[in-house]
Amino acid sequence: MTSITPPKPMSGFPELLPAQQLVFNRCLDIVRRTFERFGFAPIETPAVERKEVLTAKGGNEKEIYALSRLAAGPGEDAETDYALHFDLTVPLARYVAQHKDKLVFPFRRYQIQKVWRGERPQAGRYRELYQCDIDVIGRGSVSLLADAELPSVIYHVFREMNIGHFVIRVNNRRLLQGFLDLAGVPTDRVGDVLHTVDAWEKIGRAAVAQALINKVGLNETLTERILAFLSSSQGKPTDAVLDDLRRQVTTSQAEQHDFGRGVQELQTVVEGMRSLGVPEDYFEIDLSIARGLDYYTGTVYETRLTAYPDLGSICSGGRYDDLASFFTNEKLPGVGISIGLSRLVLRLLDVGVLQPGPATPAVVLVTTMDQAHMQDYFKLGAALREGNVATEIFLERARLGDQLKYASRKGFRFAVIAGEDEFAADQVKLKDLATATEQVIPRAQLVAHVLSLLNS
RNA sequence: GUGCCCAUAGCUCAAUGGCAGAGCGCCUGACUGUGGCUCAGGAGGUUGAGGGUUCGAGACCGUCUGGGCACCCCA
Repeated sequence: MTSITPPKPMSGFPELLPAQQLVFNRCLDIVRRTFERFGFAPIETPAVERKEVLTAKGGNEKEIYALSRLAAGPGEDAETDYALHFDLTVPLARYVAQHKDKLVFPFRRYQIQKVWRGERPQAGRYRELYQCDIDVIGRGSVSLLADAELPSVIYHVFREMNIGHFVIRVNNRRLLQGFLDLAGVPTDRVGDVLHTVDAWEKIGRAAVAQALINKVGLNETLTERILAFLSSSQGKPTDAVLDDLRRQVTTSQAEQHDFGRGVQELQTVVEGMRSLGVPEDYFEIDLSIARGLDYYTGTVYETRLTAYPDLGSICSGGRYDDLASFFTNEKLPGVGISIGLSRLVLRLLDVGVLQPGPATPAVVLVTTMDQAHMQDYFKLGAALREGNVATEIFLERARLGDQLKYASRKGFRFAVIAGEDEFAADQVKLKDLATATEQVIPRAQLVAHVLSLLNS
């Protein structure tokens, strides 16, 4: 007697039924096609890296799954040096540092892979998830125009995915740092301020003020000035925000200061996004976007679905001065952005914005009601597949009624029906399962007929 | 890792401390050349696990495991 192990779901490790998986894969296809349309080249790195690589850039060790064998022989160690990657940026840094003499720069790569995070799951938080990254990496420098191009890629991805209205929010960390410096925040406090401010959306203005005064140690006047500045972009048209910023630059005579440079950068990015076709109502400047990660140095992005703000940022990224300082002395600046596809698609399936369709990629089921004609059914199926029509041939012995039931449950669009009578007349029946209408067509014209129906 | 809540059929949930149930889903038949609808029947449970209290526990108590939410962090 073998005892069975009851299957049970593993929290944080999502899996889908075929109908949902087909939707998910379609989204993956859109991402991949769009990335390639913008000239990004694919790479794939191993699911694991050496532990020292993953922890190099301050990866949170508590959230990293390590690899070990279940058992070790005498004198062996079950532990390995490897751990699962928790994002794609660290592997990219290692990859670029390792292959920099064979890569052509600026290096434009995309990478769509699963990553693993050893955290306690909650709504929209997974332990195994897909990330879709694009980055442009330079040797020494990368044009600021790349900062404008990335959000335009994202815009096209989400538009084609048909997930409703979204807003790509743009800001610039150099601008923020410059402002804080001019406002009198001590240099060693700037990071703390940005980190605190990043929680704005979550904890609200009052709580941010509280934290700035009590935890960071700023006085009330300064805190008020900072909060007023950060919220000054709220609800304002992009050009009005830029006008305001420019005015502050000239009055503070800060052209050469980080603040002035940041404003200039932000303006260049906004102009680039417009020229690349991102409509005005799909992006905005939000001065309160700071991003928690400290390696961002310039442009930063976050993206939200208008109808589902609680989903959080579904796509974010920014510019960094030096991607791979831990792995090479060569300076490799870049800009990158990442889509959290699992969070996005799974949630949209849940709320019905994305609707599961058929549970099969095939559109035609060739039914097989007469076993004596099995070879004919195979030939019909083969012809359809030859015509690039995804086709399944029913292989089991079953009543026609059961075969049609199978077809409608799986969501085929058409069923081919043929028996003694049809074959004798060199014909087949094509049944549209949604409308329950049947057409008798000459056997030789089946493929052309199906194709014309699919294209109409 | 910390705190709060939860655990009954595949799913959603009932059952004063006293016979474990419903809806949906699934399977079979009505139906050997026509699916969805309908009707009839059926399968499916060690009530998460193992202890304790009790004449008696799905329910009460503590332990473990798993899950949800919040913190942390982030997609």
